[in-house]
Amino acid sequence: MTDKSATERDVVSTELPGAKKLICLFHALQIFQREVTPAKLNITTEQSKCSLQYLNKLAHSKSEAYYNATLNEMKENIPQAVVTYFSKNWEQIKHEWAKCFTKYTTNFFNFTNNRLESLNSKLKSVISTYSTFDEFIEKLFIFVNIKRTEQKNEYSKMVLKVPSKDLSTTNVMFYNHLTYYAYKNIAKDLVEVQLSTSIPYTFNSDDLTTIRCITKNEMFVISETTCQCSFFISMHLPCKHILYYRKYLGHELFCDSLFNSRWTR
DNA sequence: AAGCTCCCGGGGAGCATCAA
DNA sequence: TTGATGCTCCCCGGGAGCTT
Repeated sequence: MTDKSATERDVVSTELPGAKKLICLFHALQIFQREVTPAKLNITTEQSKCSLQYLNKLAHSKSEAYYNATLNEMKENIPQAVVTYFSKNWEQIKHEWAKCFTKYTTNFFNFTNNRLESLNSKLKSVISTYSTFDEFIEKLFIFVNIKRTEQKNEYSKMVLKVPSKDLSTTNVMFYNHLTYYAYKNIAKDLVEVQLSTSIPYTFNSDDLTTIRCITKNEMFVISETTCQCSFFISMHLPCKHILYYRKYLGHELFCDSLFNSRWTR
């Protein structure tokens, strides 16, 4: 994930040809604010505001259908200059910035590179702009050591924390195997699946490889350890579908191979 | 070579909020 | 009331790539 810098993106394409490129959502919205202005596109303030609202909606689209509907509506209601700018610079790469597309990538729920930006801003607060190379190296390593100490502290707190006595044996297995952050992401679904007396999904009766939600019109290809839904693709943590599927098959909910190694202790 | 476009980082102005 | 702080808006200079 990068800013919309052509140089940065070219480097990624050249050096990591198989990698899927993403554009930071925060920076995409920032560029819209900078470029879709009365001064730059010769439009009125009202037209600029209206265009920005549509672009914001596109960026946060939850589904492709919503994206397409918003796009059609937008093209009818905003000035031609904005349509031209958008078509030229953004429409062709919609899979890299609109949320309805980027949520189907392993981004660990990161839609912006603000974590990196935050690190950068902390670095800048420690290392002044016109430092000599020696000063830069000295302060950089002080900074790195402090960050490492902070991380060790966080990890210690996590390991020492004792799980609540209310947790089921299954929950405790997940809790002890995963980082606290990862556990929190699946805890709600885990409890729901264990307490549920029925299964809100139907399965393909031939090979049991597809799961269809009864209440929503959603269908995913599924296995005991993988799913096609955006949560699983994004996080590589067991989703509600996998948990219900394992329950349906009569398997233990917990299994070592359910998690990406980044989430394990 | 010059000009244009797109984007970036940086910084100033103006305004709102909040604590002393 | 005042000064500090944070936010938004806007502008500037510059890099990179493309066109004229």
